[in-house]
Amino acid sequence: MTESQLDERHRRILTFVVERHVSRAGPVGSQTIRAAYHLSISPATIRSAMQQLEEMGYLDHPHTSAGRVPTEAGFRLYVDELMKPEPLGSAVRRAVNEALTASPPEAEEADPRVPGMLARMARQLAVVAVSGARVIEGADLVLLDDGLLLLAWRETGSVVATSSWMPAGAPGAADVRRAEAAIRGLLPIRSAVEARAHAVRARREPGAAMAIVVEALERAAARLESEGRTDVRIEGADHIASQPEFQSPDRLRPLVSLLAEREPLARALEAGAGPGRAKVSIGSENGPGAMRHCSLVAVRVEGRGMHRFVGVMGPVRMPYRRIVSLVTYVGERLSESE
Amino acid sequence: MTESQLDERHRRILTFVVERHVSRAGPVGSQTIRAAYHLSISPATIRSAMQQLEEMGYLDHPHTSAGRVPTEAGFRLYVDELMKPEPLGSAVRRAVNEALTASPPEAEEADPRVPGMLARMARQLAVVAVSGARVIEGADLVLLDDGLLLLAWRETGSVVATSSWMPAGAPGAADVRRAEAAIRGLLPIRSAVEARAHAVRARREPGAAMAIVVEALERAAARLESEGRTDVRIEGADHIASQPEFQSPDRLRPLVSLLAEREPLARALEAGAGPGRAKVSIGSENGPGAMRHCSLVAVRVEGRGMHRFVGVMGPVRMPYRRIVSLVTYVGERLSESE
DNA sequence: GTTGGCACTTCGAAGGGTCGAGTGCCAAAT
DNA sequence: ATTTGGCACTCGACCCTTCGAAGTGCCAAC
Repeated sequence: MTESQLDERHRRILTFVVERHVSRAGPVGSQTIRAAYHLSISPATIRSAMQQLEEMGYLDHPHTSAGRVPTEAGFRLYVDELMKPEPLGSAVRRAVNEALTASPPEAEEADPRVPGMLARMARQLAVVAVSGARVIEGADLVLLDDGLLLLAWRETGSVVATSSWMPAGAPGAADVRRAEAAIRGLLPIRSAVEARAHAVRARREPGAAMAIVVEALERAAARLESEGRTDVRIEGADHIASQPEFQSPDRLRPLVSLLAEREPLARALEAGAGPGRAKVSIGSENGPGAMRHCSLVAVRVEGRGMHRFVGVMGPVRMPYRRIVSLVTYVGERLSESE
Repeated sequence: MTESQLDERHRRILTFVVERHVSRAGPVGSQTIRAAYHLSISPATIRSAMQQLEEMGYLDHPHTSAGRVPTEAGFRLYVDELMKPEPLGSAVRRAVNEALTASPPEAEEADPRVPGMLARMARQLAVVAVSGARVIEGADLVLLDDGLLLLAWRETGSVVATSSWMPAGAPGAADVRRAEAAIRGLLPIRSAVEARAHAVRARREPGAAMAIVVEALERAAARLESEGRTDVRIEGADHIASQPEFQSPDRLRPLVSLLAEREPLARALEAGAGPGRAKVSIGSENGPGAMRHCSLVAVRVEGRGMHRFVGVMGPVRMPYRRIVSLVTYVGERLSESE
């Protein structure tokens, strides 16, 4: 093949192979494609076109004489250029909106209304995560009525995180007020490193108030730097586990670890999501791990001072058209209902 | 078999079958047992003893002419009466203690130090969860410096939970103080139902303070009744997924859902754990779901006003001796380090 | 109650034959 | 120069058979 540009026939064939492969699983042969064209060209012609698509890296075949299967590059081309966005039916929109009328979540909690609904509508695994913007902009220290000290800090926007502990040596209300003032003097705190630096400096100064400041800064730092803090909810795992590509134990096993640990999935979700239209990450684009055989359709929802992530995970052979529209719509509704 | 009491030979044979089956997976035959006895009795005798154990329900065999396999009842008897506790080596104890020197977790957060260490030591899946005691005993309302209202409440012991929101109509400090006093007047609140009942009554009364009280009670109720709130951490899922009993997709698939959802596992953990020595729940004792083919060795750690749960999950064919000692020890250290 | 002996059962791996789907390629047609 | 029909070929899936290994069940003898 000399010209790298695809002509119309190639595009149509690739589109058909992808969509047929998605809906039926398994390779697609020239006969099947011919039927789709309604007798306009012959199987031999199609075969030669497919050979060219294979040379270009968009198709593959498992062995001589199975049909063709899209490669990751083929899916990528399909997603980027070939597929048309699918208009959502009013029934789907209604179902999404209804699910979102339930009471919204606490700040910094993954939205519990979304994953179940999304998993059901997408017939895929759905995942939702939040992560705060991680700049401390406000802080309050409260002495609770039994001597426990509660630190509440506000991150960008109005995400509130808290930590409480029993301070050594029963400090008085004046100490707490002094400590609070001292902490506020350090704001904003932009990173765990910064918080720890402040803590080291505060440690050198004497007094009950300063002891509180040190403890507060260290707790804030620990929370800021812990990656494992993002709240993640997963639902519909049965959908992905019952896909044909995950029938072999060797494929299914990594999935068990992936979903049990959550962190890798959450990270892929955060990496693969952008604001606005849902973004697609196909197979090995998700990295070398267990997600190599999965695709992710994800969106980031901004608002309330935090990043909220909504995604759908499935096999690489995923109905991207439908899922992209669906996830995009859910993202829109979520940021509107803000 | 007329007498239901097991004689010494039966006990020794059952013990051996269990332990051999655990270490090698797969049925145990009379030849193998004879080797373990060092030629003292003949295979034929062993066979007849095993036939009796089978009649009693402790052994099973997959088909004529495979060896014997313990039934759940067989494992139960082994765990309750046959196995001797395994003394832990000093290396193991040192490893456990070292892992626990890292900084302890926040209140109401599953201990992040434990699951990784336990999974590695047990060579099984490890799970850790917390759940507060769920009686509200104290409450504080704080107006943060940007108008956000923070509700901090204390459950039994000193678990602190918080919720924050932007109150309608910018209430003043006096309103907040009145609301706080009103809420404190209702304490202790023992359930979500109780909180909601208070909210309904408060709604009838006018005033900015009462609006705050209503919102606070409803938020507390929502948190009290949500079962999904328990923090759960799972590690070492690869261990259980690579066990021979989970090689078939039909066995592995339910495991994917179980670990992705977490709730069923958390509930089984809470149900199967007691204080002190680790308790064992074998197979279908865990209920009818996906955990039917798993065993759980779990302990509950009391202290800091919450229940902490530590457990190990594996196939029914699990080295109970070692795992029970290990989990018990981890539980002890965890409650001592309190 | 215990033992040796022996026929029997069952599983699982290995081998081999057939079938269907689909390709690759060539020479002829447009 | 592209398209087409024709045809040999390839590969996996399925089914059947065979064969050996492991281990039992039972009986008669000790």
